[in-house]
Order: sequence, then structure tokens, then C-alpha cells
Amino acid sequence: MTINGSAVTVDLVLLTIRAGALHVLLIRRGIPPFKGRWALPGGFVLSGEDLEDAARRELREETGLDPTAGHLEQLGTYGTPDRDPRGRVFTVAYLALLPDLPAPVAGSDAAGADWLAIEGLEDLAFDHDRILADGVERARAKLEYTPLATAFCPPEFTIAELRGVYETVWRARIDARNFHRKVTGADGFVEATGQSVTRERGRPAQLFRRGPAALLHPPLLRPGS
Amino acid sequence: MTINGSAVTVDLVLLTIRAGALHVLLIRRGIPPFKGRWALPGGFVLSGEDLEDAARRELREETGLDPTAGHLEQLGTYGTPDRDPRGRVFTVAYLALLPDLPAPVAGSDAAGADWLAIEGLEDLAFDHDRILADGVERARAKLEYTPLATAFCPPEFTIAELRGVYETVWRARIDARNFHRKVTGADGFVEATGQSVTRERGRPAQLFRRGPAALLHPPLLRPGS
DNA sequence: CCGTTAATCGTCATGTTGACGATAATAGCG
DNA sequence: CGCTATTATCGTCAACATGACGATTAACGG
Repeated sequence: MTINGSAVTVDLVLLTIRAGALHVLLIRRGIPPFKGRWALPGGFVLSGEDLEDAARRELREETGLDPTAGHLEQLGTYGTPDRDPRGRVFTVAYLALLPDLPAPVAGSDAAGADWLAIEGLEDLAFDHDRILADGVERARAKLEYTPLATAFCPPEFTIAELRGVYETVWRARIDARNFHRKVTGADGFVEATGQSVTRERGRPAQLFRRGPAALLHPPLLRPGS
Repeated sequence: MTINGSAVTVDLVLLTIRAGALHVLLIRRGIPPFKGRWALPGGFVLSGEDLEDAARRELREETGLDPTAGHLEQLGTYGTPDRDPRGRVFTVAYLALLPDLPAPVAGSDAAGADWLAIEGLEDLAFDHDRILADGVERARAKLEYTPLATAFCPPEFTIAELRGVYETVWRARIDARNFHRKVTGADGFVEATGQSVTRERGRPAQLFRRGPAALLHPPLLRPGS
């Protein structure tokens, strides 16, 4: 029943926050086309394999990370006829938001895999510039009305760390006091572990974990818009 | 470079509002598999054809409508291995929001194409139940923070008609006075044609057309949530 | 003990929301 | 033509949310 016999791949936009900047995991291509250029990690969907399973498998292969941490969602499908010079290849892009991995990128099957700062990135292989841009925009938008910012954090985090996520992803300064009020006030966004405090330089902060809410009410709106 | 030689199709979730209820365009399958069952319109992506072009082409073929009216966006891709008994078929679903077509469904290449009320629909072919549900949920969500409700309306419409869209899609009653205030107050949502009024039974209403905004600020939040 | 730093609580003017009263402008009808 | 039903549109008000920013608290490094 194959009519056009196309290839279907899965590509991953893996985002994390390192050193106060949004980073994406890229792989330097060792073979043509686009040899030597950075590309999103990805690969072919295996026969009999579900799309999301393929994404999860790639995630594990590229990061060595168990995909239970963080967040994974389908971003969109890209199928412009000439996007791959080798032939017709459709790619289903997935977006993952991950906490800064203490474990290095190990076990990645591609040569040079590395986290690169988003800022100013360009000239990726294929149409990965656009896929990346779409992923970043999706992440920015979703922080507004979902509790997904917690996906960038370790299981337990402080309000200030969560605020740092918003400030980094949105490239905006946020008033610490109002942010604290909104986040602790939003229904089910975070819940205090109560038990603990932590410190770094100033007054110790309470630790929180993500709450049960799937949607934020009310949403946190981006400043500029 | 074809590794797994899969088939890629485009399926359409065409939504419109008729008689105060949300309707979807379905086609009764004339051949197996799922012969006699309702299915979303769709078809194979042609070689050399862009995904969105394929969606637009199907839209035109199924509805005879020029896809400039209304709204079309990618909904998601479905590729569970056994979703099509004939083999591995990935389908890229598109969601379209259309005004109630005065023109009947003409020129559709499938036998029985018809608009069916969403309410209580089930047992569609393939995984179209889920695709439809995802499309409806997407439409519901997008009415909150985009001006897409206007895609269900003719080029010029009254605030009451727009309110009817929200009430139908959200299955909720909305206070006419507050709705009027919010919609006319939201930046770029609608703009008065000024020139005209229309009537049906009560006081004549002003006519509006959709404004330039792509996002609603502030959003219109669903009541229940 | 003191300054520095960061967390957290408060206050206040302003803006938004939901509930609902009041008016305005038509059509239909006797 | 006045009356009534119907719908559009404007207003009012209390509850709540928001942004700006002051004040207090609890650590740290000297």
C-alpha cells in the first residue's frame, strides 16, 4: 500500500537552561549533506515503532537521559519537498524541555554532540533553523499558560530558580516579589515541600515541587505583549 | 534514501458552525477498510507537494471552497503502527475553521460527504475519533487567546454572532454585555465597519470585520476553568 | 557586629472581571 | 399609532488581579 514511499524521521528540539541562557542540543554532522554543520538530533522511525516512542528513544540515545524527567511533546511536521537533498523526507519534530543535566551528553551516537546557546545560532542543517525557532517560540508561549517552566528545573526548586527560567526563556526581567505572589497564588502550579530550605548567598528559600495543575489560572503573561 | 518506505497522508478536520452546533465534514467510506464508516477527508501527499499545499488541495477538493476564507493550521501527526490495517501510514492532520458555507459540499471526490454535528459522534474510521477530539480541543483552546473565532464568521459579522461562536464552541452561556465590552476593548480583535447596521429581530447591530491582531490581549478565558 | 544579598510579606493605585441594571432602537401587532 | 417583545449597547459596582515598590527577614563574609 505504499504509494509514495517516503521516509519519515523524528527530530528533537532539546532545550535546557545552562548558565542563565537557553541552550539546545545539536550534533555536528559527520557526513553529507550538510557535513560539518550543526543539526538537531534525530533519526528514522523504526518500522512498528510509535512516533512518540521514536522520539523518546532518540532522546535516550542522545542524552542518556531517562525521558521521565522533563517534558516531551510533538512540535510539528515538516515536509517541504526539497528540505532534504537526498529525497522526500518528512520529519516529525518533538520538543523537549529538560533540566540542566548533571550527566554529560554521554552515549550519544553522533560524533560531536553539544549544548549550544540559542542566541545567534544560525546555519543549521536542513530546515532546522526554522524547526528550532518554532520550538523556542512554542516554549515561550507555553510558559504563559502552563506550568511547564518546572520542566527546566530539578524535581525540587526555589521560586527564584523558577523565576530564572522565565527570565531566561522570555529574555525579560521579572519583579521577584510579584512573581513570588503569582506563582504561589496560582492554583496547583507549585507546592511547598515545606520541610526544607536551601541557600546560596542570601536568605534561605523554601523548596517547591511542581503541582498537579496542567494549565495555569490565571496565566502569567509575558511583559512585552 | 528511502529507509522505511512509509506512506504519508493529510487528513482534514474541517469545523464549522451550523444551526448553533459545531459540525465536522466527514466522508462515508465506500471501500474497506472501515467500509461504510465515517472518516475525515484526506488523501496522500503528492510527490513534490508541500504538506500545507496538500491540505489546501484536499480542502478545495472536498468543499469546493477557496481556502483563503477561514483558517487552516497543522494539528499534529499520527503514526501509531497499526492505525491503518493496510500498512504503515503516517497522517498529518490539519485543522480548518470555516464559516458556514452557503455553497453545498460540491465537487467532493468521495461518495457521501456531509457535515455532521460533533456532539455524540463516535466510531469513526481509523484513529479519526482521536484526531477529531484533538482538533476540537485545539479550537476550544485557541478561541481563548487568538481572534480565530472570526474564522467561523462571514467577512462581516455582528458581536452577537461572534458571541454565538464562542457559546457554541465552548458550550457555555456568555453574558452579552461583558462580551461586548471585552471584544470591542481587546486590541485589534475586531474593527467596526462603521458604515452599516443590520437587523433580525431587535435593535440593529453594528457590523464588524476581523482586526489585525494575531493574539488576544487580554485573552478571553473559558468560564469553567 | 555590620554590610550585603536574597527571600518573602505588605501596600497602593490602577486595570479587569463578572453580575446585573438601564437605555436605545427596531419589528410586529392590535 | 401606541404597546410589547427582542436584541444591542452603555453604565455601575464590588471583587479580584496587576505592576511598582517599600519593608522586613535570614542567611553570609568579613
